[in-house]
Amino acid sequence: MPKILIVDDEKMIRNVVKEYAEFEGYETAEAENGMEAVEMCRKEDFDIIVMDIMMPRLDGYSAVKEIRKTKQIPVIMLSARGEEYDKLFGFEIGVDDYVVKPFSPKELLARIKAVLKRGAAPEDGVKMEKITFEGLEINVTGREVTIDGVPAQLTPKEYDLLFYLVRNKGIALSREKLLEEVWGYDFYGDDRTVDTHIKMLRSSLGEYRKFIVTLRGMGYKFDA
Amino acid sequence: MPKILIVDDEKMIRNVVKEYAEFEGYETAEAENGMEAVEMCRKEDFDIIVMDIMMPRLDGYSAVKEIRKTKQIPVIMLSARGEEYDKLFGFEIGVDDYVVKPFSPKELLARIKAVLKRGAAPEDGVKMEKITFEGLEINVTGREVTIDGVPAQLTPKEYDLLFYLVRNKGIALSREKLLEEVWGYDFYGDDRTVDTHIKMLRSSLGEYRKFIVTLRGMGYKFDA
DNA sequence: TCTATATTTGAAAGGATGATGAAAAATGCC
DNA sequence: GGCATTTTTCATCATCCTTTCAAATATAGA
Repeated sequence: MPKILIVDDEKMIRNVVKEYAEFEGYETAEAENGMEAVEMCRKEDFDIIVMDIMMPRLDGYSAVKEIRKTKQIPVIMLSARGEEYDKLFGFEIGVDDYVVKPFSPKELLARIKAVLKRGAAPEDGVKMEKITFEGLEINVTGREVTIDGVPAQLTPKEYDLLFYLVRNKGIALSREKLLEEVWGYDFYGDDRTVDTHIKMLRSSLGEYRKFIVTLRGMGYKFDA
Repeated sequence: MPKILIVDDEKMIRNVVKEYAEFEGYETAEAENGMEAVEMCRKEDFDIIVMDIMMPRLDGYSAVKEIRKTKQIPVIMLSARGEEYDKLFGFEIGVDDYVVKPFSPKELLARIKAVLKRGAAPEDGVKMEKITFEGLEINVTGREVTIDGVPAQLTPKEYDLLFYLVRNKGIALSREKLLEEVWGYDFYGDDRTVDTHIKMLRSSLGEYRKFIVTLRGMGYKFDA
C-alpha cells in the first residue's frame, strides 16, 4: 500500500489527513516542518507527499526543492487561499497538485489517488517559465502566449483554460472538472460554456488548435 | 562554499537567515551592528553581506561605505518599509539588492543566490544607475525620470510604481501584488487605487505609456 | 443508412472590468 | 495654521468578455 508523508505544522491537520488516509488503507508518516520532511525523505521512501507551504523552520517550497534534488516523489501542496504568485512558483518547481485550505479530506484523498494513479512523473515542460509546443509558446511569468512568435490575444478565460489544459497535458478532463478548476467551485452555469470557450481558444490558437482534443462523451484534453 | 556575513541587531532575524543559509550549504558569520561588521571584514573575507540599515552604533549604510573602501563585496540591504531616502542612498553606494522587512527567507536566499551568481557584474538595466527604454530614462541614483531628455515630474508613488514595474519587467503583476510591494503589506485600501496610479503614471510617461500593459482580469506588467 | 446523441458554431444579451475625471482626504511645507 | 501637492476614494462610461441559446454539424451505434 502506498505510503504518504504528511507535512504540516498544525497537528489537527495532520491528524485529519492521517485518519482519512489510513481509513483508505494508506500508510502514513508525519513531519512537523520542511526540515523534518527533508530528513525523513533521506531515510525513507514515500509514494507521495502532502505538504503545507507556510511552516516554521523550512517552508514547503524549499523543502520540495531540496527533496526533489535526489528523489522524484509526487507532491500535493496545501495552501491558504489567495497567493497567485505562490501557485505560479509551485508549478515552477513541479508540484503535482494544489489544495486550498480549508479543504475537505475527501477531496484531498481523491487527489492523492489521482496523482498516484497517473504515476506522477511531473509533466515535462510545466515547471518552466516558458512552455513550448512547437510554435505555441506560453510564457507563464508574463501571462503571454505567442504563436509562431506572434503574440496571441487571449482573453483571461482563454488563457486560464489553456494553462489548465497544458498543466494537465495528456489527461482527460471532463467539463465539470474544467468548470470546477478553471471557473471555480462556485460557478453554477451551463456545461456548454466550456464548449464555447474551447471554441474560442481553438480559434485563437490557429493551427495549434490540433493540441486540443475532443473526447466525445467525456470532455477534452491537451495532447502534444 | 560561499561565506555570508549577516548583520542585524535583532537576533531573531540573524537566526532565521543563518538557518536558511546553512541549510543551503553556505557558511555564515554574524555581526550585531555596523561597527562589528566593519571589524569582521577587516579580518576575514566574505562572499556577500546581508546588512540591516537601522542598527545601533553604526548604521548599515555607513558600514557598507566603510567596508567598500577596501573591499568590493556584494551587499544585500535589509530595510523596513518606507524610507525613500534610504533606497536612494543605497543605490548611490552601490548596493546589489534590497529586501524589505518583513521578508520571506526563501526570497532572501533566492536573491543571495542571484547576486552571487552574477558575480559582481551589475545586472542589465536594473542595477545600473540609469535604466533606459528607448526615450524613457530612469535615473535610479537621482530618482529622476526623463522622457526624450526632458525631465518628467513624477510624484513619489508614480516613481515607486514605475520602478517596481521596471524591476519586474515582463512579469504579470496583480493589483494585490503591487499594493503589497509598492504600498506595503500594511496598506488596507482599495484595489482601484492601483488603477488610478497607473493612469497617472501613464499620463506622465507620454508616448512611453505603451510599456505599461494592462492584463485584463489580472493586473499590469511592464513590457519593453 | 437512419437515428439518437454529442459537439461545434454563430450571434446576441448581459455582465464584469478597466479607464477616466472629479472630489475628498492626507501629507508635507512654509 | 494654511496652502499646495499628493494620494485615495468613488461614480460613471466605454469596452471587452462571458455566457446562454439555438441551429448546424459531426459521430457512433442500431
